Amino acid sequence: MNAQFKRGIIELCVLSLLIEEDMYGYLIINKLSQHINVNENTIYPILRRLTKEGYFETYLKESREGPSRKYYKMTDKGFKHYLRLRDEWDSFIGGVYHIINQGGKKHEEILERFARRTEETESDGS
Amino acid sequence: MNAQFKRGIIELCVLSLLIEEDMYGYLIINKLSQHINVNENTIYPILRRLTKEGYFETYLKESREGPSRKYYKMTDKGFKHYLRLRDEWDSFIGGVYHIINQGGKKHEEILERFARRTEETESDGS
DNA sequence: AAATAGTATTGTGTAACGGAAGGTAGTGTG
DNA sequence: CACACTACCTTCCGTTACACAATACTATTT
Repeated sequence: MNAQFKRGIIELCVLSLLIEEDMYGYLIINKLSQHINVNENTIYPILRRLTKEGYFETYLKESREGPSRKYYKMTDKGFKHYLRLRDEWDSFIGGVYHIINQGGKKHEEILERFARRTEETESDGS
Repeated sequence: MNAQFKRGIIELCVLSLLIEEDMYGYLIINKLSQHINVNENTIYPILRRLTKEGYFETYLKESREGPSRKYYKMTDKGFKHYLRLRDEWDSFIGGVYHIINQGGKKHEEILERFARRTEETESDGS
């Protein structure tokens, strides 16, 4: 998996989860892992950074299944940050879709195009 | 604009364009710029890197409007690379969509959810 | 001759993902 | 009791790729 893809997007994913409800790191990691491949060493630093920037507040809560959990709670500032980031993401992704699907073409058509070009090149003997 | 979003994706965009036809750097930059915000200093290094990795071949061609253009032509190896990257991208993005749209919920519902939570917190006086 | 547009390159700073390692707090088992 | 195991959190460091900045060359226009 291309690690580069994840840059910046994981932050948006974390923010998305915390809109719904307060969560602790370990749970966030598990939730994300159901859909994308994430690493704890990626998530914890993001949580700390976003907390430091005032997007989350934290509190400890005991658990019956292990050590105390550090819960993250989204602040209003965090919510605004989410809205901004989400906006940027949607518009960026819109642009990307346009490019990689060449304005609505089906993926198969695009693939065919390469095959056809290759044939042309081979038959013109250059 | 969050520069991090672009990581890795610009490479996919460049590859996508070159499936269709050979292009020179300056044109690629212009094409991409119609949809996303890109910087020449980002594109040229990508082109050089992908060439070095055998995904593109290059040739010079004179132009009437300025200096000679360096055209990039996708190789079979480059095409395979595209297919692989595109696959990874599609599956990664699928996961991301699931997370940020919380399994199909409309964006508005998600936003409402935060508003409701905020009210609850305010009225329970903690 | 100077300005402008077209075209390409290189150097450096910076942010964030991931591998590796380490650490604490509980639970369970023999 | 000792040990293993899971739940949970942290720090360090390498690597990768985007962006700012600066440079440079060619051709056209003024």
